[in-house]
Amino acid sequence: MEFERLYAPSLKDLFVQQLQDMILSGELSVGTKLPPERELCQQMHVSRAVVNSGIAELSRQGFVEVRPRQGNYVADYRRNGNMDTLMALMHYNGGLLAKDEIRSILEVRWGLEQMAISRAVENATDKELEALGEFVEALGSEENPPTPAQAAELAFAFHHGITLTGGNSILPLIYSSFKVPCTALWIRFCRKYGVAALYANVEKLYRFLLDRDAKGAAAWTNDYLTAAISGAQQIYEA
Amino acid sequence: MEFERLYAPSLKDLFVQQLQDMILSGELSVGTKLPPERELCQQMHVSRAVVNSGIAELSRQGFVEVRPRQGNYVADYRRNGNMDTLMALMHYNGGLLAKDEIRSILEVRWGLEQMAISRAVENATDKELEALGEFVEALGSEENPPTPAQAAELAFAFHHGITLTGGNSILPLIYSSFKVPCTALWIRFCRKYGVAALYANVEKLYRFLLDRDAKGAAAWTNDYLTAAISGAQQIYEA
DNA sequence: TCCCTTCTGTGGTCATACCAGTTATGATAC
DNA sequence: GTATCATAACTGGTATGACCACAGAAGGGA
Repeated sequence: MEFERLYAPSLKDLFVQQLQDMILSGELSVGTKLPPERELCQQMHVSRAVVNSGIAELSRQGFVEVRPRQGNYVADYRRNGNMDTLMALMHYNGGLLAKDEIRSILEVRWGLEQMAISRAVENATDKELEALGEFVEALGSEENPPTPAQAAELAFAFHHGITLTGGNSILPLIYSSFKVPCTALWIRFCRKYGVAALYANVEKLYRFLLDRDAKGAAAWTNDYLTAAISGAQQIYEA
Repeated sequence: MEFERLYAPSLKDLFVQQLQDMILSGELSVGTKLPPERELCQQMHVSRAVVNSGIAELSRQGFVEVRPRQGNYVADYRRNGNMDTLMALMHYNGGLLAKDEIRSILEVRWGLEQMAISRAVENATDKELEALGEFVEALGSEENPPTPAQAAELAFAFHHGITLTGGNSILPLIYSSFKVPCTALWIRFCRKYGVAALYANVEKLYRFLLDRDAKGAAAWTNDYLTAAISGAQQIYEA
């Protein structure tokens, strides 16, 4: 038996979600002026602090443009969005993503991963590789076989660890931003093909790293993610 | 005469900045437990809402780990940081970045740019390319020659526009996140080599796009960013 | 010695009140 | 009749204090 952690959504969360729904569903179109905060308070029966901080969050996520002392407007999140927008799109629909977005994420991962691995092969110390090995080991453990959620965490820790070893200080920060969508995909993958399949993939990549085989690692990552991109639909529909 | 826009920092901003300073300078080391919020209020003579929302922001930026009902701890932002951390690091020291970080950013841009251009060459419609051309034109305008700041904006709009045409919905979101550091670098570039140099670079890339020359564009981007990476130190010290 | 209850401290949240800048209005001078 | 300027209303920004729920420590009973 496995129970999911419960989150009690706050009024602010509910407010944000409601406006996200209305914007993403098209009920509020880009450029529309929202009612004054005080009016929203009355209609929704909450305090202005809730509305104000909620609007601030929507602004961070690129859904709303705040013009102080003039009003709040629905923004073009496709054009002016940022990583936070992506996170919000993720959580919308309960963590599911459209096929198109899965493909997009995998493509970006493809680019980042190629860079991370080539740098890691060059720069990683033996000690760092050893530390990465522990994640691989835990992932393949037969004594304490990880659940899909744990396996996804470990796989992410492994890949994230690779970015940490390359000597590029920005790469891990970007990769971290992808944690939610990546683990969500890996969990789906494990549910369909089993944790062992994920372990096999990770272990293979780890071998290339140990052998300092940049070409092999790049080629394999290329094949793997290319396959994943074309197979994303199946994983998504699983 | 050019005047900078004025920002009146709020108490929350000041609070966040003070803690960032203490963390980034090493005065507060990773793992340290912060005093309770109520205590911070008294010492700093502000309300708890200021402290609480400030801590929330620091938490988003990866500098502080909030454990509800237990306390706030200084987090390992190098390891667990995200894009917001990068933004915060940027603003720290007045928008300057360390040499190492400039190189890191350019490397990542190198990866993203390669992807964006190859996709744009394949998928961009003529109409979209035409819209991109307007940015190039404005950048090279002799009637209204742009200031370095305006030129950087235009260059960013151009590159961002490229990511919008490729059919990958995530790429523009990531690219947007890089707006601040990228424009900062371009401004420095313009101050040193002139706006015309930036225009020449952008115009050349635009030609490759119009010719649908993926290979040429990729090669040129590679050369250009490789040179920029090795030349970053000079730009930085300019 | 162990377990259960109670209390204290913590961050989470909220409603209210005040502040500053923008905009619309209307009076006034010409 | 028109232009100008002072004023008021409206909007988002911010600060304050209070209450809530939960974690963890302290204390009492078996």
